[in-house]
Amino acid sequence: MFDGWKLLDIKIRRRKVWMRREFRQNDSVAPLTPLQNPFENMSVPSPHSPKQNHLLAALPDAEYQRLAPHLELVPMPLGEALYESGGRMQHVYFPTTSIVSLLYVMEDGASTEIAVVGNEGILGIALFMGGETTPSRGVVLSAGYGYRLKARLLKEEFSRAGPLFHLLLRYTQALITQMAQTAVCNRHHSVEQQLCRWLLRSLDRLSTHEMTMTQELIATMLGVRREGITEAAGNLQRAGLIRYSRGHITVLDRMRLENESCECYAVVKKEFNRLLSEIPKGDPYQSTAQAYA
Amino acid sequence: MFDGWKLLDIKIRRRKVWMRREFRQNDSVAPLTPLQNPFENMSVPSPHSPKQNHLLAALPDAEYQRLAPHLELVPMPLGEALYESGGRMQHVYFPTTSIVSLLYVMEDGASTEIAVVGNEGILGIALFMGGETTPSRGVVLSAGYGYRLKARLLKEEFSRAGPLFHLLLRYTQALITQMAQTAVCNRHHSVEQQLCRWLLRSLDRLSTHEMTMTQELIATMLGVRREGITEAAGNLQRAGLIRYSRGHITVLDRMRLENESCECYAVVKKEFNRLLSEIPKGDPYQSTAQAYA
DNA sequence: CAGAGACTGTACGGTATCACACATAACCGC
DNA sequence: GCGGTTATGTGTGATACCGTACAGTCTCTG
Repeated sequence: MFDGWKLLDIKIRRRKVWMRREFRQNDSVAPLTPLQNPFENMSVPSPHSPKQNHLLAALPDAEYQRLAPHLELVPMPLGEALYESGGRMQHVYFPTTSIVSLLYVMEDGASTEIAVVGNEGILGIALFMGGETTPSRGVVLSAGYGYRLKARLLKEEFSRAGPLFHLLLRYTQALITQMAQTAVCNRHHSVEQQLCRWLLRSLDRLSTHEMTMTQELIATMLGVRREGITEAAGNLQRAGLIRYSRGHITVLDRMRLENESCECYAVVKKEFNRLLSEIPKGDPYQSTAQAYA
Repeated sequence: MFDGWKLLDIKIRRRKVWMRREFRQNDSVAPLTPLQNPFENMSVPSPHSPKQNHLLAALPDAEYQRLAPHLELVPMPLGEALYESGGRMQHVYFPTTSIVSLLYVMEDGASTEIAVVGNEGILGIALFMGGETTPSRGVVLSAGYGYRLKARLLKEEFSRAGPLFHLLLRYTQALITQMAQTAVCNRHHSVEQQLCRWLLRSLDRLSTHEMTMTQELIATMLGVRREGITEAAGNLQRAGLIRYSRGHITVLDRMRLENESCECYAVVKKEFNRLLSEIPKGDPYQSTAQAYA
């Protein structure tokens, strides 16, 4: 009955194994990712900083200093469930190099990703919205790191109605937009268009043109069959937009990918920019001005 | 190009005419709606009260008295757009006897309803979330009344971080759940299941078993073809769950309708109850405890 | 290097929904 | 009652996606 859960769990176990191998590879070969290495890299002296998260980076010094001592760096391995549907959360998470997916899982096991959180956001909205829990599931989609903060401390800071308060509310509104657009996209657009949107959305949160995702994982996220992704990805590869092999996807031509994608990507991006434009350190969406031409 | 908009506008014009006729009918014949008559009825001395809205009713006396003088009763005719995508809002609305639909309209005119607001909620979340506008459109789906409040006054009261503040945040979270479930439902469930869900959701906000909706309107809301609704509604009618004719839909067997519906309805209902249970005056979802058996 | 596991490609029939066209039927205004 | 408008029913072919099955291929493990 709960095939989807089981499927996801299996997939996650698989992927965990796979990632360990990847890790070793990266030790011997020069890393392909030019800007940041999401894995611990001893040759670089502690590349981690809470300011890699755009929300934290946007805080004025006073607030940042107040929170900084309590921010705890945590690795986020692929497939880890940061919270379960209905579960009580102990922390909120500020991803830096990881990507987290908000999943809804149905009774029959079918699942759909309704939003994605990367270094532009925060995980655990329900804590400060007052509901404490949500019926969704937060799963790490791309391994990396993040900072976590005890629920009590976040609520304390939130109730000061200061900069963090306003930032979080605006971020929540941006998240609402993302979810609404997902709903529309699910109704009206083809699998191929959605794949483009999904790739772009992930790309924006990665500061690299490569990612490690199997077609099966993507299919679970989009709520479609794996074969559908195979076909769509095959088309994109034949057209020279992407290259992929066994869990590695490289985006070759981002601009054409944006053209192939449905408008949903641009709409959400625009809204994120509008709502969170006061964030100083690095616009989460930097390289695609032409999408609004 | 903008077929959908045009279509909707046409539909709205049609419906407005239609409603005028309905109005006259109701004057001569005894109204069929047992609990409330959504149209102005002179034989009942002013049946309107802000407390018909559950959010307002849930406010402690002090807050309610502070807001009450500024609440302005407004009629909400079918099809009226309370706000447009990207437009700046001057007021927030607390529906009492009306139902408002949050619509996303795509570039090509295709549209989808992402959430519904009735007497349990508020329209204009973006105002207190800090974004001021949203890319969605708020359209009156079922004529009736509501109270509106100047944007400035709402923000003032919100910034007091009192009961209204907490109520609004929780309501927002409930709305998020509704939207997320819509996204999932769009992906995984049949038109017939979604029609059931949609009918139930509307029913909960109407305090009657009758509503006035054409199949074409429903189709626009669900983002499917009108013929799809015709077929699904035909099935439900043959099975004896509903009866409909030319814009009138009567639910005959609510329990079976809930059985035919997908789980999405129950999930959202449960979450609304959980998040807004402190609301005293009448649970918006009262008659369906068996859904959780 | 053999085997197993993991990932991807392909194919085929089934089904739901779409797009379009048009017929029927209820209702209203006159 | 008549004619136009509005709402609904039906039919036909196209298409996208699903469900299932299975083959191929890459990669790690032993």
